[in-house]
Amino acid sequence: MRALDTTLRPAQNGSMLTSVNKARRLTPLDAALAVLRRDGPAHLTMRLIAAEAGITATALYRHYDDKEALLRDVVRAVYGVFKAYMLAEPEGAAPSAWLRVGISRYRQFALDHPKYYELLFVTPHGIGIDRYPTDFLRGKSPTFRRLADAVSACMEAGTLRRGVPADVALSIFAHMHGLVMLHFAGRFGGDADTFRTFYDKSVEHLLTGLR
Amino acid sequence: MRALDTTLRPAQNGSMLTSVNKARRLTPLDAALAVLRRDGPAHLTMRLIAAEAGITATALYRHYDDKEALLRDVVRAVYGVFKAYMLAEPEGAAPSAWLRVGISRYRQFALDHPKYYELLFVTPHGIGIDRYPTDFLRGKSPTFRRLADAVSACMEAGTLRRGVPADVALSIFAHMHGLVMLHFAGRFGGDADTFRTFYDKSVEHLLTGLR
DNA sequence: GTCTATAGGTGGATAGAC
DNA sequence: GTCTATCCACCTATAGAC
Repeated sequence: MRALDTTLRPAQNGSMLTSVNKARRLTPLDAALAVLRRDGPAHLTMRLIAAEAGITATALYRHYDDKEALLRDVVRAVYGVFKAYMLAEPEGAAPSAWLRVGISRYRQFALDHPKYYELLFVTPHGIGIDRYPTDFLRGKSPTFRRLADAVSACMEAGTLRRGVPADVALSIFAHMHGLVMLHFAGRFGGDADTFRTFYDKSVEHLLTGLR
Repeated sequence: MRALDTTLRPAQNGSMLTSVNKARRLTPLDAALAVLRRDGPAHLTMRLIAAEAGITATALYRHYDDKEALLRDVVRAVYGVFKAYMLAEPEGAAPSAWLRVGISRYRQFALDHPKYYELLFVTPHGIGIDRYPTDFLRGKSPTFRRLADAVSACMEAGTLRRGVPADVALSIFAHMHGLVMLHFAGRFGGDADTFRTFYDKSVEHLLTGLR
């Protein structure tokens, strides 16, 4: 089926968003992503998605067996965006610097795509088959592994005290997630700059304790 | 150290649970709390609450103008339980030890009352008038103030580096919250002991960085 | 593939009898 | 205060025409 978010990627097998200005209809997946970005996970209904795609809700069932199938695709696409943030190679940075790159990219993903973040890490979308965020938390996802690898590299380089990389990565993840939740709750007045500053300082405190 | 909700508190203005065995009906508030504990915030519906109270949904409207009014009472009661955890005086501990007491009590509240925690800190119950958790996060609630005071005392005592107490308290709160979310997401296999151990160790790392 | 019509579920709320 | 009956809104999903 259709993988990664079509909005951030070069054209591939007929995505409607990359075609010319003909005001063509969005695919159900692209429509769902648009609804998600605008209204959040709670409003991800067949009716709204269909309206966004310019068709009726029933027509969606020609493309997907049921809502869960569509949601599975949505989660897959959103996770693809998250991966693009977390797995991109840092430009020539030393391995031990990857950790900080990962930490700030995590923050940036939350700022750039708050509703995507909500879907992945807040909303309990009981999608059985999808592996996010469960496997991310269990340390089996490539994104979490990358974070743990960065922690490991820091331990090798001596910039982090030796310990269990996965545990330390989990500690860092909990801290980042908690900070993002605070931001979403409006603690920083919804101001991205204030959040950014506090986030960086707060994480720095944790890293100091891990040194 | 189990503390109070209306089910454990001494009788007050007619709570039904504290009366004798007559199998009397629960008040709407007690019924709502029971539903919340058993089914979680998402299932807090007028119908379910009414059923729990042994009446029909329409009868609830003799007690409350609408659902929001009832929810307001529920949030108030739940916050009361949270306060009982966070504000209880530690038994003769030095002021600088209050911080650790507060930190472990926060963890204990999450473990003892997961659905209450969800209602207070996860669910976006758009209750306009209630002051939780918004004001808690803004540093205007007595519970947050207690945490910030403990941080302040630690700075005085030299066990924490000097800084803005509210900011440091917020940092600690973010970390605690992130860890609780991890636990709720099943990261520790739902095992309370594993969670407790990881929580304490993780917070300790942060505190080390704040020293 | 898309439509209209419709079924069946779950919510929150009101009217009027008792 | 509590009931029955009912309305309205919104949701997922199906049947059958085009």
